[in-house]
Amino acid sequence: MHLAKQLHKGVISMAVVTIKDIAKAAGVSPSTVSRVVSNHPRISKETSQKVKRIMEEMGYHPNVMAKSLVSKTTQTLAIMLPRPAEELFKDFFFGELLRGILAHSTRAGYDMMLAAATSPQDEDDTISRLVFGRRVDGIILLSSRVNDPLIDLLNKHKFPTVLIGRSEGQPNILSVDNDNVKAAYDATHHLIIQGHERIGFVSGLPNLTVSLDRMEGYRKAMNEAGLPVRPEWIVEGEFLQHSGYRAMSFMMSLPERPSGLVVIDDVVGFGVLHGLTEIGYTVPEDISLVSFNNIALSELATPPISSIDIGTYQLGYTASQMLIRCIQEETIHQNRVIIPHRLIVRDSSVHSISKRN
Amino acid sequence: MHLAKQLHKGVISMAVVTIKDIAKAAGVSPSTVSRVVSNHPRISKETSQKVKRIMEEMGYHPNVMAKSLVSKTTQTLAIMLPRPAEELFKDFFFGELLRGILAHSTRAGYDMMLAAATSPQDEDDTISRLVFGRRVDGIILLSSRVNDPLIDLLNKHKFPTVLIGRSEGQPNILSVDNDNVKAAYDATHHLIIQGHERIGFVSGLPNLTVSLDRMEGYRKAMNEAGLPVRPEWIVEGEFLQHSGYRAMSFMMSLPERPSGLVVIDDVVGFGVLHGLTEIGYTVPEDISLVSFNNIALSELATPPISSIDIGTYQLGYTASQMLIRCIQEETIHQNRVIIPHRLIVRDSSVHSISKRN
DNA sequence: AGCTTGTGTGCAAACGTTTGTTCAAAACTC
DNA sequence: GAGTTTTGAACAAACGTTTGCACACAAGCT
Repeated sequence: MHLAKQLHKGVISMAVVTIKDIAKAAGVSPSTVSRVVSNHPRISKETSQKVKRIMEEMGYHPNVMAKSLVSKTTQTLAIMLPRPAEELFKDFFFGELLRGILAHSTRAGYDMMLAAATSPQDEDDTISRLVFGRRVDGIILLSSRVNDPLIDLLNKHKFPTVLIGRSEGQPNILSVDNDNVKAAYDATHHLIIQGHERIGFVSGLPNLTVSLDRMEGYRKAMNEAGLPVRPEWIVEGEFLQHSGYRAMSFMMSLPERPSGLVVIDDVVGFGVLHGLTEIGYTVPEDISLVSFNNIALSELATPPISSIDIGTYQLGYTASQMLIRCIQEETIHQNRVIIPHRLIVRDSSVHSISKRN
Repeated sequence: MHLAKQLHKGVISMAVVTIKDIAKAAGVSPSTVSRVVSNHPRISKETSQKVKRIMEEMGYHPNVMAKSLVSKTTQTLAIMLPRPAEELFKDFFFGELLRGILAHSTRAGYDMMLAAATSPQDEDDTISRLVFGRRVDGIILLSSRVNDPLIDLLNKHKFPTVLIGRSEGQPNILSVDNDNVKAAYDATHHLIIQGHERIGFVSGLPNLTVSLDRMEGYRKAMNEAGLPVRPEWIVEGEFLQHSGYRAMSFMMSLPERPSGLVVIDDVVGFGVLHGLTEIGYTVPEDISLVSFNNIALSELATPPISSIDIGTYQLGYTASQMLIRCIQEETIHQNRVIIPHRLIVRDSSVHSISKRN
């Protein structure tokens, strides 16, 4: 009996029972136990049942590390957060994305790591540890910076990677994204058909592809409508509420103010809206507003904010799907998947009575 | 030279260089290389430098799994999400908490796993895999359910665990929390000194300790002030906006309506506020509002919502600190750490002009 | 010069699995 | 009933590390 040994060790730490202990107790070899665990076809019914019973009795749990070491697979993915991650955490968008990612990865039997880096050096170290240290089987990249060295690196090593967003340099990398150009076009166009001619754009940081794409869509809509785009009507900032506030202050101080604003993110939109109200403007009568992401609170703003729903959950879910397919070497039909968006019109952009769609 | 071998393998998959390859190339034993990596004192300057140079040249990255297998430590923690995790992801609270946890754990050199379970069975499997499968060194529990079997289990096995919240059954487990009784007392008291006598409480699910604690604080403040607590003034729900909306609808339909509401969470508060406005009530004139968590958007509501700031980031940061101390077997001064809260008074609960503190 | 202490390195066992190979016995062939 | 196939299980090597022990050599004591 091994109970003595176990009990003794149990006093100090957890009694750890291995495949060998089970083998000895069952009177079989370790390999047989291993094959029982993995449901190998050439194990007899009786042996299997006996071993399983003993595993149950002794409380056996396979050691994941040992298994990974030989199988060279960890059943684990990592989400690499952009740097800095501050903004992300402060946005509903992230939670919803995470929800989508986890929903699928959990279902598929993968564990998820969350990797945050503070400095570029730190980022390299983290990647080295996770990827080259064989700790994860695949990576979801959340950073859609314009020239992200990480993307190049992972791509070069052919490491399973899915980018949420778009890469300038590596168009062939697996990615899931919205058609942000079209989305911004739609948002802008919506304001245009409401009769606005002076429309501003509150953007995010200029080194993010999402900022560039949405800017492009905004410009395109304006150009097509023959409306002027004033440089001072475009303000960059972060994905934070006070960026919105600041942008709003600036634009409202201009001699020629926009009467409509396209805002890169709902949280920023909240900042804009709050600022406008504070100064005494009325939305949508004085200034109309459309923003992106359609976070849950957008419809609870006063007035409710019109927003482009980008299918955030879907974005995450699909990213996980693509990554796991890639890892399991299933055929992937498209390198780049576009999640459809749709404009949710609310009071912040419509004067009339017929606003609820 | 090993280059041939490496290049050959490199065509198919990544060239993987181990400690043995380095050893051979440097003309030393694997143990020496290992000791160089871990900065063992008894390694000569020259050997160390030579080995390090070769590691650099050949692109060596230690295999984390192999290391974990022998060292019995993974430098990884897990956050166990409550089940279901839906609500959590939809609340700003979570992002901020995560931010705090990651800030510390990253600094301390630990990786973080995010574990979500869908069913109780699934939850057990996940715990088995992570804890007994030796995949993580410690766990942060986010579920503060009243009788959580998970807490018992982890506690019984003396597995390093920190609970964010409070456990009824296991008062001695490591935990970090707010004084939610006092917090709710403060929120309620604030409404009382504003002159309110009919005060309602919009609660969360009744199987969460946080709901119970805040309820208790609310009751205590009412009792002390000699004010009646009507059963119909207490409504339970989830941490979701529409729970707030529903609770509001119900209370406003009562013959004797409360004039002040204490709301368990800001997101729920948003729902309440939106509903009230929709029906035509004015906040704070008709109904005053105080809620909890002080998420970033609270101050951007119309009117801005008074909220109890519970130090969410601090909560996460401290949890990580305690857990890592526990793992590293440092002395822990207190099993239970209370993060101070403070009431942020905003327009939703103050009639007068002197509202900005 | 002999003895002790200190320094730098290698050997080999261990960590807990998986899996290719081997082999005996049982179950089929005709 | 001899030959062939199938079945069930054991052996042992491998995965990439760490680490206690041994040992050679250098340096420091009388």
